[in-house]
Amino acid sequence: MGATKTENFTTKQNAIATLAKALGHPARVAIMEYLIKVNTCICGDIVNELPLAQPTVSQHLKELKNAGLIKGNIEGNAICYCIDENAVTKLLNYFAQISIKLEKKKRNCC
Amino acid sequence: MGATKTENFTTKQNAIATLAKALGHPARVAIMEYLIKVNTCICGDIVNELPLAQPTVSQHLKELKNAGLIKGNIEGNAICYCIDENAVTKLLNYFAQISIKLEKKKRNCC
DNA sequence: TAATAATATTGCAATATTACGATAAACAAA
DNA sequence: TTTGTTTATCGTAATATTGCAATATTATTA
Repeated sequence: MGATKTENFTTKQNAIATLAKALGHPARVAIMEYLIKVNTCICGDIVNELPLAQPTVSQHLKELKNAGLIKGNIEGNAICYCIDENAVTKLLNYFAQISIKLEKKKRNCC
Repeated sequence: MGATKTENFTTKQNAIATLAKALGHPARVAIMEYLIKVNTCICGDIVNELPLAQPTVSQHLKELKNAGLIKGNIEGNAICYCIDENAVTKLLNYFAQISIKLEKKKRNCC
């Protein structure tokens, strides 16, 4: 035990969970927000922007990349990271869909 | 080490991370989707809808509730769970805001 | 009251995450 | 080539999560 039983859920459910999980840490939320703020990929100073050691930041970046939330390209001895708008769109659409469904129905409880 | 350094991030960043983390597991995504589908709070059969044992489901429900994504009321010997629309709205707004910011700026990289 | 039904809690094993020091790798510049 | 800069990886300790059997709790019903 201890491992998530991904095989018992739908691909879509797993996809949303993966994206959400990646954002399930304040450091990774902060990284996303910083990438939006600077609006460029030459982000060689992410480490200085976060209250974490360099290896930890590197690890968080890796997780964001694995989840598909950011894209990274090697650029000289610096790395060029930026947000993958596609992933943000997926999340936006998902919650919009939920919102619509919730609003459509008169909820008669709680 | 091993514990998230929440104190070094903003309240808002932690709030988003908490909500996202709660959805960072396919079982909890499935629970949310089931609650939307049935559109009622008399949800005494959630356990039967999931490929997990009863204690595990109960634990996931607890986490969703702690994160504020669902509300629960005791109703006889059953529990009445339903989605907290407020939380969904928070997430929707957050990603909408990001989307707007990304679109506003012509991205010149990646 | 006793039996039944539904959900919660406890306890524990397996696994995953978080964080960072040490070190490696890759490149630019001296 | 050596030095400095930047990011990645390794190794490891601390902590958290996942999952479930066993058990407890709570309320309904017989």
